[in-house]
Amino acid sequence: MLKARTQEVPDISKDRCPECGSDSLIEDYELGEVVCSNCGLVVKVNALDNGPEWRAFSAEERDSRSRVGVPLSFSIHDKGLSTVIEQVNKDALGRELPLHTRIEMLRLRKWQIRSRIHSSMERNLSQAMAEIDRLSDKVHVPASIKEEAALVYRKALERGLVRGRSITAIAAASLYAACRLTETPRTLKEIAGVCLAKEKDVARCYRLLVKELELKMPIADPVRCVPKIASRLQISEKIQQMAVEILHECQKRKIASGKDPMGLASAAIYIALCLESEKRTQKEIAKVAGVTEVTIRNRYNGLREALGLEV
DNA sequence: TAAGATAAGAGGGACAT
DNA sequence: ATGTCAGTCTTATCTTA
Repeated sequence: MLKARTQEVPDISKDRCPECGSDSLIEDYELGEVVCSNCGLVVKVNALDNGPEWRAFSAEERDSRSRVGVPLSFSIHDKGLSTVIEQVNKDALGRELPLHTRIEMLRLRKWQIRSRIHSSMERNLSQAMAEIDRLSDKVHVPASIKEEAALVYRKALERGLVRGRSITAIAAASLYAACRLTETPRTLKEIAGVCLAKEKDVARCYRLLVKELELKMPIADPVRCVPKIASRLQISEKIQQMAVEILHECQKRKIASGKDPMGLASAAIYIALCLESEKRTQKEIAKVAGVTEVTIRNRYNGLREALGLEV
């Protein structure tokens, strides 16, 4: 009946990245992950829950009756062909039904309608959860964030925000929201890039979620983007540290607001590289950071001016 | 070839009507 | 609700060193 989807647990016994084979695995200080510094793959997550998917979303539902619903068989056994209990108070021969039977029928009818609503929500959810699963896998986020995304999606569904919008787009938006909530550096572009919905739509849905669910997002911190870019370019710890300092300085001077954190981080890294005479092109950085060279240049000039650097 | 400059266009937030 | 405005980012093209 319940076929538990088992999560793929990468083999890390050899302490090598299963994706690129690199042995440069590093522990992420805050997220409790082991990340490959070469390709950025999250190799290991200290998650409590590696069990079947349907368990992963139970926390929020602990005290809700709806969690006792049967996930799949419920929506499969009846493909819209089920008997409908009509509101006719006569039996098959046209005789009046006794009162207690009528009340009984009313009750059954009520529950039939309820179960139908329930099952359509379940159908929607199981599709969405599968999508969130898939996306999480593609962008390498830990199970804890996947759960967070599932939670956001559930809220959205309960608030009727999914109606009229694509499940994929809302699922992707939920995942992005979960990343933002947990300050996990994943760009909207990355997430939209692995789903079928257009980036624009995902962005729209994301804003909708933030607004309607009153999510309180921590402000995106460019500092968190530094290791991400740096690891893709194999940039030394020292340069990263310099870039972080540059960013702290620019945050102090309030020139960071409203700017794309990836752009800021890229520019800071570029400046740090220049200061150390380690030549990397703007193009290279732009490519791995997912921004354009022009943006890097603009931030670069802004930072240079604000910090009074002559590079 | 890398970097800088410039222009046009998209999309969204703030604010007024 | 709709329109306008300033600001950001992107794409594209040309110039400079």
